[in-house]
Amino acid sequence: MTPAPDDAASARRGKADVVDAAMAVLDEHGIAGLSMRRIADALDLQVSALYWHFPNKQALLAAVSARIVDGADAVRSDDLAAVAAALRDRLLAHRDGAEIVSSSLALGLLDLPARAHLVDAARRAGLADAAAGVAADTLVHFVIGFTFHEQQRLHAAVVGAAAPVADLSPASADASPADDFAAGVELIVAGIRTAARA
Amino acid sequence: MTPAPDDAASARRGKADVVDAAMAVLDEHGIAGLSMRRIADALDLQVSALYWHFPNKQALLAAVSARIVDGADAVRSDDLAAVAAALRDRLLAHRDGAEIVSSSLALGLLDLPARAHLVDAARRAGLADAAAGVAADTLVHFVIGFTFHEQQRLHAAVVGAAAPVADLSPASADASPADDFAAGVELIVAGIRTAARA
DNA sequence: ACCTGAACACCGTTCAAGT
DNA sequence: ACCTGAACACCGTTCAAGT
Repeated sequence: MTPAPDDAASARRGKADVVDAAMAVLDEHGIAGLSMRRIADALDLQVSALYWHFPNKQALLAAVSARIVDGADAVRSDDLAAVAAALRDRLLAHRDGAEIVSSSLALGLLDLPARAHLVDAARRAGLADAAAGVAADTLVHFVIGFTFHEQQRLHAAVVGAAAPVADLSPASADASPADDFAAGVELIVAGIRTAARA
Repeated sequence: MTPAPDDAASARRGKADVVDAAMAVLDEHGIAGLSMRRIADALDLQVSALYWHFPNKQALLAAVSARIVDGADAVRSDDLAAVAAALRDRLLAHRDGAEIVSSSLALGLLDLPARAHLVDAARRAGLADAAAGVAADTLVHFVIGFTFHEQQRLHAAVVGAAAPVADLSPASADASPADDFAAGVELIVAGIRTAARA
C-alpha cells in the first residue's frame, strides 16, 4: 500500500510526519519555540519543504490542534463534568496545548469533538437545541480559558517566576488547580440543570 | 509640574506616551501588526528607545492591557451579569482586546479590577470567600474566552473569510453574539445562585 | 510528488555611545 | 534622563530549480 521507503534518514515525508515533528518540538520548546525552522530541522528538511505539505503555519498549527483534541477514547457521556474534564486532560497532555487549541478554534480552523459531545449531553439533560449550544460553548470557553491560564503559570513556575496556581487573583492560598477546575465546572453544570428545569 | 516640553515633534516621551502609541497601533493593525518597530515609528523614535521605558515587549503589552481593562467608570454592582457585560465592552473597545488581556493575565502581569468586583458581588450573593473566587474566575474565563473568539471572527469577516458569529460550531443560524454572551453569563449566574442557596 | 537553496521583508533585544 | 545607530540572532513566506 505505502510506497517502498528509502533509507530511514532520506525517506520522503507526509503530512502526518510533519505533524509528528511539530508536536515533538512543541512539547520540548513550547509554543514560543515552535518555529517552522525548528520543525524542519527535526525532520532534516529545509524550511521551504514544509510549505509543500501545509499552505502556512496556521494550517500546520490547526493540524497539531486537531491531534491534541481528537482520540478514539473521547469521552461520550451524559456526564457533562466528565466530558469537560477529559477535554482538560487532553489539553494538559501537551505543552501550551490550551493556547494552541484556543487560537486554532478562534480562527475557525478546528472542529472540537468534545463540543459535539457536550451538546448531546446538554440535550439529553433537557435543553433545547439552541440552549444546548450555548451550554456547550460556555463549558468549552471555561475549560480552555482555565487550562490556558493553568499552563502559563505552570511554565512560569518552571522558569522560576510565580507560584503554580491557576487562580486569577495575585494572592491565594486555597485549593489545587484540579479542585478549582471541578468547582468551576460544577457551577456551570448547576446553571445548566436550572435551565433544564425551566 | 511637568518639565517644559520641547517642540511637539522632538519632545521627550514618558511611559504613558509609549502606551498611547501602542494602543493606536493596536487599533489600526491588530495584535499581529503590533511590533516594537511600528510603535517606535509612531513616536518618531528608534526601536531601542522603547527599551528605556519598558524592559521588554510583554511588559509594554501588560501596560496596554491595564489601560484596556481599567477606567474610573468601572461597574461596581451587585449585578454579576452587568459587571461581566461591562468587562466585555471594554475588551471589545479595542481590536484584539481580549487576546492581549488574556495573555497578560495568564502571564500574571495584569490585575483585573473587574475580578474584584465580581468577587464582591458573589460574596454579597451569599457565597463564601473561596467559592466567590471560583465564581469570579469562572465568569472571567467565560467573558475573555467568548470575546476572544468573537473578535477573531470579527476580523476574519473583515478579511473576508467566515461569517461573523461567535459560535464555536461550524454552522449555526441562531442569535446574535450579544444574545449568546448574555445567555452564557445567565447560565453561570444561575449556577452561582444555586451554590448560594446550598 | 517532494525537496533544495537562496532570497525578501521582517522580528525582539542588546549595547556602546551620545546629549 | 532619554535617545541614536548598529548589530545579533532570529522569524514566516516565496520561488525557481532540481529529482
